[in-house]
Amino acid sequence: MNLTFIKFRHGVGEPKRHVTKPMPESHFPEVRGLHLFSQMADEHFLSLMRGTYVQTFPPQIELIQEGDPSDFLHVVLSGSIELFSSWNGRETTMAIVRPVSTFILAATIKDAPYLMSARTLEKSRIALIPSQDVRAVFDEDAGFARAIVTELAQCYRSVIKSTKDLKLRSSLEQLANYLLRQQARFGGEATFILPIEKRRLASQLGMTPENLSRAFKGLIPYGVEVNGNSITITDQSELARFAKPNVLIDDFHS
Amino acid sequence: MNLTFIKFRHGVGEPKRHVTKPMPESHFPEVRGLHLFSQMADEHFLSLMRGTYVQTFPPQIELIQEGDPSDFLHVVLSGSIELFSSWNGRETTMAIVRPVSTFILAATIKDAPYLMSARTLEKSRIALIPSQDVRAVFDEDAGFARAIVTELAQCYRSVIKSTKDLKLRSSLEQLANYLLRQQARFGGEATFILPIEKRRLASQLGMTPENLSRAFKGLIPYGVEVNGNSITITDQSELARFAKPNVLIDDFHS
DNA sequence: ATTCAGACTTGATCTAGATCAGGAAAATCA
DNA sequence: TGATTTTCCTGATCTAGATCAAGTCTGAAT
Repeated sequence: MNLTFIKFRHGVGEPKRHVTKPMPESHFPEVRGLHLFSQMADEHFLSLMRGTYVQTFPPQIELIQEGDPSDFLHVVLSGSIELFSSWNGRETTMAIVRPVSTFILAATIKDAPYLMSARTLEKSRIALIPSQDVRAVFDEDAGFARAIVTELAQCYRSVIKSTKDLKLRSSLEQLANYLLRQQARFGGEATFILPIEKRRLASQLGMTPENLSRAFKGLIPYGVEVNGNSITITDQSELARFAKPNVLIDDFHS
Repeated sequence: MNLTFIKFRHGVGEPKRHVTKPMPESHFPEVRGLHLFSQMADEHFLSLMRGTYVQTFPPQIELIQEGDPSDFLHVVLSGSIELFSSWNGRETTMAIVRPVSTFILAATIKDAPYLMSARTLEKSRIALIPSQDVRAVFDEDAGFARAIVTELAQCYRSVIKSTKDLKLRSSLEQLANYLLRQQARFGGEATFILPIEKRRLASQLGMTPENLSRAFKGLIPYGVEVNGNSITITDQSELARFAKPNVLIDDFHS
């Protein structure tokens, strides 16, 4: 496993809270459309939104530090967020969160400290819903409760899948499957753009940037062409034959 | 990562279902005492129990195969269960489940296929609650809903912790922390018994049995004595100084 | 444009941990 | 009780991937 030492930290120094603005009604439909909020009663939704704030953050801002109390449920409205963890001077990327979805739901539910830190990767708009409101409405609204539990089960299954990926596959196999997943996500076109920097992808796959670079070269025989952050898969079936994708690991929707 | 090929399989061949017996009322208090069932209305509990079966299984029986539809929520009443996953001829231990707790809750909730297989490690008594009953009662009983979501959040956080363990620590560090956790679990005595076979521990920690053996030797300088499955920690503080245990990884209760 | 910092690559090494090959000890079974 | 199986240990290799040390390239700032 890659035990990279942290060589630099981004956007740190000032843990000063950005001034947040109450959520404007214009954003309501966007949040309401989230699976998590679509099945609840209007009055409960509005009561949740009353306490909710929305803020746009610049890139590389640390929104959450692991160990902090979980005061807010976060919803990514735009941009992208990296969840990461540190121990003993090492750091690893745990996941990348994209719109529109929540993060650190489990900590909110349990009223327990965050297990992961979060930073913006790009300019991102985040809705912050007070955790205690979430817990209160959970007890009142069965539709919301159902949605929460489904979302949480989904999150759980995603982590299990990535653990399987990590423990059962070599880094070359992990990368191959990652590329197939991304390709599917972008409509199955032969060419697509990597949605994150390679060094973060490396951390996510549990390897060093150097080795990711070599892994890309290792996939050339299977029809993978790399040009900066543009990937072309010239021989889908050949790559799939090598990668052996599996619904119980790679299907991130069930 | 350890990509062990499966050399043999236990208790397989016959996927014949063991005949299950309806749950006797004498077991009700035991299940009722579970955090998951303690807060629900009596009538809902009884209605759940009506459809519940209890069965004692011999060791090395495969209860669940990954990919199967999730028909039952399982509760371990006694014994112990190994959750494991396979891909491309490799196998890895994902977790060990001990009484009294549930497993594959997420699959039950989502009505999705199991992501992990399960086998008994020893003679084990299991309660099987029909998944659709669980989902039905969830919608009726707020106390049960609350308990489910808490349990699920707990499971999620446990997997996150073990992922951090896996990605951020060397195998020696993982083993050291594992030993400290076990010691705490058994009341903090200097000497305790490993609750599972070493080869399974190896798989859980993502390494080969050979390397686990060497890892134990590597911990001798930090005051770890091994005698079969009996472990003695002669210098707790020295071991802890090396292991650097962390509440955000090693505290399995929050 | 020029400079500069950070991202990425490439090659040369190093190392943690896997694999292979025995053998000892323990558990299971006849 | 001895025979057989399985776990566990130990040493000798091997290898995937980390680390180290230059590079090049890119994109933003002056």
